[in-house]
Amino acid sequence: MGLTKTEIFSEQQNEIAIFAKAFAHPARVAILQHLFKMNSCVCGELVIEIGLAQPTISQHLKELKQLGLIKGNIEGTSVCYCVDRENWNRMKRVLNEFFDQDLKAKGNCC
Amino acid sequence: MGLTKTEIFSEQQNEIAIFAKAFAHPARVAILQHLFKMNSCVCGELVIEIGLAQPTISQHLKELKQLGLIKGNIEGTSVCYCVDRENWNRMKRVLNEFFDQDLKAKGNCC
DNA sequence: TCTGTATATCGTAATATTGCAATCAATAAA
DNA sequence: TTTATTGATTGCAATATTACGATATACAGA
Repeated sequence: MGLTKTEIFSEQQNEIAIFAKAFAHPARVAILQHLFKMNSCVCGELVIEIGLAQPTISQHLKELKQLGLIKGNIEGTSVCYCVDRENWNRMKRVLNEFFDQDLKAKGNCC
Repeated sequence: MGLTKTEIFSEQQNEIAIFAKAFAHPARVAILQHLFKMNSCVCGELVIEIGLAQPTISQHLKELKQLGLIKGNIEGTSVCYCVDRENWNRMKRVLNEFFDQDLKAKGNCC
């Protein structure tokens, strides 16, 4: 197996899982933190900053890009990556709604 | 490979990634939602509700338990699971701090 | 055009995750 | 004590993820 049965879950549940997967690796956490700090960043900087090989960073950037959390603009030979604020906010909204379930729920039994 | 290089990341970055991994599967999202809605739950209910085999649910519960997000109390032959509110709040604090980076960051270049 | 620089893609190896059948362990009921 | 019932554990198969060397691509400058 090793194959998630997405069909049996709601669209909302799958969306939460997909967003969470974006942060489920410390390299992607580090990349996003650096993009926010620097406000934009070329891939080469990230390779030095993070300490993984260039193809590995490129792969993580690709995943974040496919999710829509970052976007890349070509600047000569290099590519300027930055966070897509609109999608970042959408992600925050979706995940915070999930996190704030506890506010609606009653007290616990155990 | 296939092995995450946790050594090269900060403790905070690894913690964010580990928390995020908890929600990075729709079955665990569904389990947590059901635990909040029902306020507590025996494993058997989750098996019926979610539609995965009992060993699979048991495994997901184990992961959530190891992370500290849920706790289980034995009640006769069944086990009553519920969310650990204290750790849930700690998780919220850690992830929200990460999410709210955008508030401190300046505008984007692209 | 040729060369160097920056990033993406390919191919591959290793480990992790997901899922379930079979089985085990513990308890409650008969 | 025997028999269900419930959940945990084991073992295994299949897919996913992580990482990187080698290579391709795209562009700028000489």
